[in-house]
Amino acid sequence: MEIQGLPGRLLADLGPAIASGEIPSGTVLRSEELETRYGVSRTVVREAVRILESMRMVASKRRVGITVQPKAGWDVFDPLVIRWRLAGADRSAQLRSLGSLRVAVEPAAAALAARQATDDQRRELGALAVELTVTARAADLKTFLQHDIAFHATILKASGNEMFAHLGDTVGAVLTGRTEHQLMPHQPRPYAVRLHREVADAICAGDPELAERAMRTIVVGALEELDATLG
Amino acid sequence: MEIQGLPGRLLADLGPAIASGEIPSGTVLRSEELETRYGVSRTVVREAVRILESMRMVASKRRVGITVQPKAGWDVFDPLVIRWRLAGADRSAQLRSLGSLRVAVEPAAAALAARQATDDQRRELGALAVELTVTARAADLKTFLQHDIAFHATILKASGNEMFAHLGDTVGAVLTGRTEHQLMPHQPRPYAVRLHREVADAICAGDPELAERAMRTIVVGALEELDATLG
DNA sequence: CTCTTGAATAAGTCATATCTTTACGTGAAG
DNA sequence: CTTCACGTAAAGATATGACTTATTCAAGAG
Repeated sequence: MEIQGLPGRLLADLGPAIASGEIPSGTVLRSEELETRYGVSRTVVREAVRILESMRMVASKRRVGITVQPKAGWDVFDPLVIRWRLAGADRSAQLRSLGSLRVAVEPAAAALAARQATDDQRRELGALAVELTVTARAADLKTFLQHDIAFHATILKASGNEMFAHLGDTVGAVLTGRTEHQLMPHQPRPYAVRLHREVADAICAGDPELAERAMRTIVVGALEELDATLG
Repeated sequence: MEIQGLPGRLLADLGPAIASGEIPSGTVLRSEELETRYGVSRTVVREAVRILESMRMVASKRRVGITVQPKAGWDVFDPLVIRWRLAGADRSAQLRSLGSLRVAVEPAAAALAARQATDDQRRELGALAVELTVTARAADLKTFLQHDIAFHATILKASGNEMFAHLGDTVGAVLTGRTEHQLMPHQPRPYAVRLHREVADAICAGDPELAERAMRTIVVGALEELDATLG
């Protein structure tokens, strides 16, 4: 999953620093500076910078240096960028953006899933809904989170749309972040759990409208709760 | 916009070849082979490969080589990947995915825009809607396309969500591709044009529900037309 | 047949040299 | 004093050879 080797270590340091605004837009770095700072060779610095450049987080120009670009230009869909932003000072803005994205995408995915999920996927969703109910009652937040992530990821995958499917990890990161940062009640709300059941049932029964409506209620609720918590 | 220099040339060759399946998943390339094939140095090959690796299109392992990864793992939201897929054999699958994504995102964006677009953005949308009406009547497809792209991009930007905003270019690429490949009627359908007007009016008037509904009609129509054309 | 070991291999890293582009200062012309 | 052309130096871009490290694969020991 991670980029490896020495360039990976550079990235793991520079990426979050830029994403969090610690290194502000407009800052100019020089390759040589990075070489000495991290004690690595040109090769390594260049490869790391190239990757940041491909994410549009920096721009490298001759006779100028490596300039940190304004956030507006970043590849905000890049999984690494999302993770870095979630980890740092920009977390709440990122959570809001992702919240809206979920509101847009997940209901559509649920509707598609109700139409064309495989039998295995429907079974899986049913089982996950049961697990959610049980672990919610037991207030087992950790297991609940894992099944919640699997639930949403399965629906996104079952939508048959590769782009939706790829948002599974991102949604997982959102849910994880929400639990880790105490943005969740100590015990999942029974109403939310019931909605998950409803989505699963609708998808199993092949009812797109119902699946979409129930899923929309879930993600709108999550977004509202987020807005309430973050002010 | 483009990645430049020699690594850029390598990417411009390898990326589309992989994206189109011309170099199938599982193929193993070796750095040295690429060096000689393209007549460039290790440095250049490594940087290009690193970027492909960061898109998860290839994986580089010692003693093995550079392995082309299965499509399921690619960063399908990366603008380069999208462009490469649109350019090659995978075009229709990519158009379908993007079509569903538009159906999910654009209505939501329109609703948000109706709530929080700036006055300038509302004015801009009004002006663009007028331009669309005029150029559609004149069957000036080229100008129509430009304004259509601007129209959708403006709404996505006006939504206030950075992730939505970034889909502007992608939607532009879809619209361009559709026009270039004769997936459009010779003269834009009056009904579709009227819907654009309606969206603009709703956003100007601050009516989220209406804006969302009209926009949904537009993108659902576009998706249905696409499905009809592609079979 | 299994496990260990070692050699071959290909990527990863480093150090250095050279090339290329371009911002910026200098000075001449107007 | 202003403007413009030009030279220069700074910093990235590319090339290359030497060396390191991880991994596969196969040969040989048990």
